[in-house]
Amino acid sequence: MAAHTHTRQNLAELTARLRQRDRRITGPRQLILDVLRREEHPLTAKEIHEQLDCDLATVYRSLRLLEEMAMVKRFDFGDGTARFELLGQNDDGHHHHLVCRECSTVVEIGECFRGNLESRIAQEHGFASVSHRLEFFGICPECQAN
Amino acid sequence: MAAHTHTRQNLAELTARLRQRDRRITGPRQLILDVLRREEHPLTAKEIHEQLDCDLATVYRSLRLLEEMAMVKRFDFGDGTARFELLGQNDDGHHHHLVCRECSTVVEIGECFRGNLESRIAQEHGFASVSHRLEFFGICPECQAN
DNA sequence: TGTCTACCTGCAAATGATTTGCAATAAGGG
DNA sequence: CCCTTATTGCAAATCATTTGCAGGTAGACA
Ligand SMILES: [Mn+2]
Ligand SMILES: [Mn+2]
Ligand SMILES: [Zn+2]
Ligand SMILES: [Zn+2]
Repeated sequence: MAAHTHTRQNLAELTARLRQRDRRITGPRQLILDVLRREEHPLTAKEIHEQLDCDLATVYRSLRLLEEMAMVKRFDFGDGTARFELLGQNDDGHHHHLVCRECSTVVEIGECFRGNLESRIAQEHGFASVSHRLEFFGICPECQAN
Repeated sequence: MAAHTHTRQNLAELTARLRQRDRRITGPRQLILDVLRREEHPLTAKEIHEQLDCDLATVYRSLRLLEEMAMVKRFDFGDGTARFELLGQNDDGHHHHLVCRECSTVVEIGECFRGNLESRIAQEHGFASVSHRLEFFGICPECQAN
């Protein structure tokens, strides 16, 4: 699927979801999705902002909105800075990362033990709608060499 | 084991570890350990500070030092505020939590699938010393009722 | 196309957690 | 008890993120 197809898809979805909430299709919102579409790893608001030409506050506001609309997913690597990834349609984006403690290289980890563990924990403690947040940290091959 | 025994143990360990680094045994440092010893769930720097009578900056500096000396462990519930738990000797404190998304009730989760998953991830991606951070979120029984 | 209005944006100031510079103070070895 | 060096209190600085406000714009409708 070509890039422009992705773009069209993003735009169509964005349009649809924004309409449902009486929100508007603005330049910044489209551009943020475009920036995220090009990346394979999560980006910080600042990194996104550097590739755009609008106010940082707008980036934060847009990301929050896009997150509420389930078009981007927020990740937390524990360094006090949120990171965002684009979500495909019908994808809740749940997955994990392996982050190098030295150079911050990110590896995407697809697999997840999810279902069973979550439901077991829910049952054992009487909690409902249990979710989890899991990230791995280590030293990447390159940093081991140096 | 009575409370004063715990206290004595903490103090002995604190003394030993501080000496090795040419650091001093001060009131705030002892008191922070005392506060943490009374709690079963992690506390924020602010919560600790409220139970003491020293500057907040001192609490932050002390917690950082105690963390470096492996006497307390830092946890991240993803709300932008670090939390700390006391570590026993020869305990790396690795465990997880189940946090209510509504009232923030914390349940300690002892079990961990650790070893196998971490080493498998390490091997598959060539990373070394892989660790992980995992927290669960859900709605506690009480909040489900309300 | 022009109008209208709710939604958006830029900008600057506010927040909240955590850190840091600095001068005053205290720990503890000798 | 003294001296050196670590530690503390206080205020100011950082950093990521949010918010108030006044001017700008998307888009429904005439
Ligand atoms: Mn990812
Ligand atoms: Mn715990
Ligand atoms: Zn690396
Ligand atoms: Zn609850």
